[in-house]
Amino acid sequence: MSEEPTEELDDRAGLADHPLTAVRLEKLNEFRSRGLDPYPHTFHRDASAASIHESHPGLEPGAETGEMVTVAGRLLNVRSFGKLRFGVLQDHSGQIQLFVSKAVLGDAAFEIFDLIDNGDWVGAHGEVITTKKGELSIRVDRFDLLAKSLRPLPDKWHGLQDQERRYRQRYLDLTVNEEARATALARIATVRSLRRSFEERGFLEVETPMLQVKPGGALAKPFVTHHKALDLDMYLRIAPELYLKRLIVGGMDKVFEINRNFRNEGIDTTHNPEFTMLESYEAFADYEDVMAMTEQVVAAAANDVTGSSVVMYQGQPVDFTPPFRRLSMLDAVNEQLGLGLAYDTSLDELRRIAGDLQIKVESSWGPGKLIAMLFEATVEDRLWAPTFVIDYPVEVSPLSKRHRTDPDVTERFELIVAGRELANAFTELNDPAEQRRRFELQAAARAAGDDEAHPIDEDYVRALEYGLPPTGGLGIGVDRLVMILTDHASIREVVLFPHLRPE
RNA sequence: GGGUCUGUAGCUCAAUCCGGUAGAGCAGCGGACUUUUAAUCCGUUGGUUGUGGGUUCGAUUCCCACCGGACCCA
Repeated sequence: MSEEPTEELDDRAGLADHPLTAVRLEKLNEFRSRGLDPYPHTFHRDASAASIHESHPGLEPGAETGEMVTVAGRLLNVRSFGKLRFGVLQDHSGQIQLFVSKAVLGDAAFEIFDLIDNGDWVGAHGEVITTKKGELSIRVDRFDLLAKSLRPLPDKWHGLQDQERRYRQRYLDLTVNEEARATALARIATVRSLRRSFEERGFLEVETPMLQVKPGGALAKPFVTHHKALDLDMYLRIAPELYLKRLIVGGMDKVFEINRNFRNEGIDTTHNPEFTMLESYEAFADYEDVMAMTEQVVAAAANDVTGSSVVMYQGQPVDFTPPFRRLSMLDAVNEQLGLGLAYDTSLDELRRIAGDLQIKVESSWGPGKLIAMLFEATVEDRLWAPTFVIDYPVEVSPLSKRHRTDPDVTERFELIVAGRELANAFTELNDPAEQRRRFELQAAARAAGDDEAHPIDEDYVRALEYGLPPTGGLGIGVDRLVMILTDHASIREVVLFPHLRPE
């Protein structure tokens, strides 16, 4: 790519037509007319706002440290006093005041400084001092415009309030809203904590296909795309599960992956079409082992991100201190409804109870699906403290191993926190014959119109035929964990670029 | 898919209930000022009230449709 210097701005955006942007364009042109480059290629700094604050604590007013620093960031909130200027330089680490004096800079440079607007990117060099009022500052003796902001930033005091713009133009949100920066950093800290927990336990981080021919590993509608050279419909993955278990077949004892899943479903406060999942698989472990690990990993994340294992969420405490409560799905439903249901309760009875609860029952549902729906409708959103709901019906768990003593259920748990599913895990089904039967049941449901039913994956069954050792698997919804750790009710607050309708 | 709310200056918000051609603060622009911290003071510019229709002498306001957004329900 070659790029000619743009002497005349190509103003298709109409910047010259609005007074607030026109004046910035004029200053840009004034810069150029003085032979200065408003968009230089590079700038070398040797300090950050935070590093300067850290290395100069508690200085007296009027102090001169003799230390020279070079910093770079956005210039905000310039205050003008005759032959003095104060401004705030904001970089990734925080803010440091710039003290700009005509006496230090000289007339010519001081005049050029006034061509810089709030929001411009600036590099500055000078001595670390404190002002008469004691504010740690850089007494600027040299500065460079690093990039012009041709558009004015949102209000310096109120920030950017409009939610739609906060999501569509996250760069503005991050620039002016401290809260947005804190949330972004908390998300990064969460992922770092999770990654460290798994690495400490000897798990290997792997990458598996995002483009899949069989969208398996979960019950959900996929996004469809097309591979031209192969003339083949492909799907963005709804889960990495089946590939990760293939790696266990291949002898990689402990693996995990943190990355995006895609589900072609509605968008609301807890669902983004692409979301981040952590999945892990451990050979020779069962769901009890996974439960014990899960509560440790989640509690560690809470501590790493918030400094406490008790987190305030939407005004109520959530205590992540292990061990978490364990509760079977059937007991949970019976406890809530005051009934004595079982997996051999008649379909008529279960349908009647579900109907009474305004659940739209489908004729294909067996007792397991009905009880799972009763659970979702009556119990799930009431579980606030971290709770392992265990022993899910076989019918809704096509990839889970049957319970060792109760043939109606599988060795599966979901971790429910604040009424939402935070994790899903099971002792993996590793009997290829049973896996094939489960897939065939799913295929029947699919043929009956259930487009979220699991497709048959022949190669996955073939892999099981080579032998999947006993394995415990886990999926953690990273976005939802971040929501709880940052006290946000909407997933859009914890995803940097959430999906909205295009402008 | 259904319901409720919402869109006004670059930003944050008034005026809308009860129709009479939109105000403020900040930002911007001009001026004063060598120690500010949302600086202060004086002056000043800035609006197709989301879009399109309808009712009306007159619509930001009432009605309809559409385009976005928020929340609740399914």
